[in-house]
Amino acid sequence: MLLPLSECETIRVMTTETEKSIPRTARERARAEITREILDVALHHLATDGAPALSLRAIARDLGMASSAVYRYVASRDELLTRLIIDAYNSLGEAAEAAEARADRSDLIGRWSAICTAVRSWAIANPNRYALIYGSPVPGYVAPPDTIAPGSRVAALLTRILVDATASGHLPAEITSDLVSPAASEALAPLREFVGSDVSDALIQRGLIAWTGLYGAVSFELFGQLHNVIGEGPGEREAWFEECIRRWATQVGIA
Amino acid sequence: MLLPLSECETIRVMTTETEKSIPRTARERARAEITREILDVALHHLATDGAPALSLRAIARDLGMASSAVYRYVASRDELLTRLIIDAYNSLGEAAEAAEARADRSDLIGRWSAICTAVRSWAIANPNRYALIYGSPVPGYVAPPDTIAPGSRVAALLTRILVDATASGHLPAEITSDLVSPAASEALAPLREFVGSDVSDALIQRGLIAWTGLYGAVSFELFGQLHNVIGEGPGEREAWFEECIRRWATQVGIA
DNA sequence: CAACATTCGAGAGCACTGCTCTTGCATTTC
DNA sequence: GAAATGCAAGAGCAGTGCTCTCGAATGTTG
Repeated sequence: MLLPLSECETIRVMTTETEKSIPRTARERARAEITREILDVALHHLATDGAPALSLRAIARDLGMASSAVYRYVASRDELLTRLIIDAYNSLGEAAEAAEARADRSDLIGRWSAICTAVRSWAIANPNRYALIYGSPVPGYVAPPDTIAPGSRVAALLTRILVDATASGHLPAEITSDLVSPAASEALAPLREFVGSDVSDALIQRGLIAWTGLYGAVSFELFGQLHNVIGEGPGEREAWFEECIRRWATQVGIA
Repeated sequence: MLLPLSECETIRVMTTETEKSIPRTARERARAEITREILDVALHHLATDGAPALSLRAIARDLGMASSAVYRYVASRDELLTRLIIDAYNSLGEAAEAAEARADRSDLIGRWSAICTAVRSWAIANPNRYALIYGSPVPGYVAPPDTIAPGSRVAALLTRILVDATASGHLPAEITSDLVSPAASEALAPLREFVGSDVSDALIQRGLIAWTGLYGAVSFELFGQLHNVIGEGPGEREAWFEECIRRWATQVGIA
C-alpha cells in the first residue's frame, strides 16, 4: 500500500505531467479519444450512481456504441474500476498536495490541517470515489500494483511533516521520551521502510494512529455513522472535524 | 445511529431473549423454519462470497426451491440485507458485551481493552459482515430505523466507561480542565443526548475520537490499507493494535 | 363434512448485467 | 494493390432481481 518516500516525488511529477506521447496515426488518435470518453462517462456514472451500479452496457449506451465494442478499450469491468481507483487516488492526492503547498513550509500545524481538511472536502465532494478507494473492497478484487503509488500520496505528505517536525527539534518531551513496545516497533518495520530512519518509533506510531484516525473520522461521517451523533446543521460537522484535527496534531506534537 | 443510553439495556434483554412466541399452527411452524433456513443460507453465502455476490436465486437453489418462492419469505434483496445487517450488529454487540462483562467492573482500562479487542476479533472473524455494517453503504439503500438500536450497542458500552470514569473521579487534570470550542460543543448535542449530562464535553469529544479511531484502525486493517505499513507476521498486527488501544485509553484518561 | 379463503410452490417471463464469438468493414502496413 | 490488423455490431450464454399466473396444499368457517 506504500511506496518508499524517496520515490514519491517522481510519481508526483509523472502523474501531473500531461499525456506523455501525442498519438501519431488517426487510429491511435481515435483510440485515445474514445478511451478518454469511456473513462469520462464512467466517472460520471460513478459520481451519480456509485460503483456497484456502474455498468459497461450503460456506458456503451450513453456513448451510442454496442456494448461489445467497449471491450476493445477496457478489458473488463474490473479493469475499468482499477482505472477509476487510480484516478481517484491521484485526484485525492493532488487535492491534498495543492492544499498543503499553499501553507507556509515552517507552519507544520497549518500543513497538517490543510491536508486533513482537503481530504475531508474531497471525500464529501466525491463520496462515491472515496468509497471506491477507502470503502469495503469487493471480495474477489485484488488491487494491482499500479494503485499503490497513487495511494501513497497522502501518506507521503503526512510523513514529510513528521520528518520536518523531527528536524525542527521542537517536539515535546513526552514524545521524544516516549517508547513503544519492542513488538510494536517490529510491527512498524514496513512503515519505517517508507518513512526512513529520521523519525522515532514513537512519532511514527502516533502519526499512523492519527492517519487511521483521519480515515476513520472521514469514513464515519461519509458512511452515515455520525447520524444522531454530530449535528448536521451548517458548520457543525466542520467544527467537530476541527477538533479532530487539533487532537491529531497534538498527538504528533505539532500543535 | 444512536439510541438513548437508557433504552439500550431494554434492547439488550429483548434481543438476547429467545423467540418470544412459539408458533402454533403447522403452517406458521413451517414458515418460521423456512425463514430461518433462508437466513442461515444467506449468512453462509455472505460469509463466503460477500454481500455484493449475495443472490436470492443462489439461495433458492441451495434450498432446492424456486427463486420465486423465496419472495414469500423475503420481500426483496434489500430487505434480506437489512436483516443481515441487524443480525451483524447484534452479533458484534453481543461479542463486545460478553468480552466486557468478563472484565472487573472497576478496571476501566480492562473493560475498554476488552471491547476494542472483541470488536477487532469479531471483524477479522466476520470480514464480510463487518464490511456490510461499517463499509461503504450501497448508494440507493437507506438503513431502516430497526438498525439503529442494534447499531448502538458497542457505542453504549464505550459510553458507560466514560460515565464510570467520570464517576470515579480519577480523570487526569488535563481532561477535566480541557475545554472544547463552543461550536464543537454545539455539534456534540446529539451525542450528549445519548450520553447524558454526567460526562464533560471534553471527555465526550475524546471518547468519540477514540471511537472513530477504533473504527478507522479496524477498517484500515480489514480493508487492506495496512499492507506494507504494518507487518503481517504472527502477532505483529496484534502488537500494533495493542498500541492503539493504549493510546485511545490514554486519550480518554483511563490508562 | 363440505365450502370457502388463504397461503404457498413452481414456472414463465421481463429487463437487466458481464462477457465471448463471429462476421463484415475500415484502416494501416507491406 | 494485397495482406494484416483494428474495430464495430449483433447474436448468444449464463446469470441477476422481480412480477405474474396457475394449480395445489392448508387453513377456517358454515
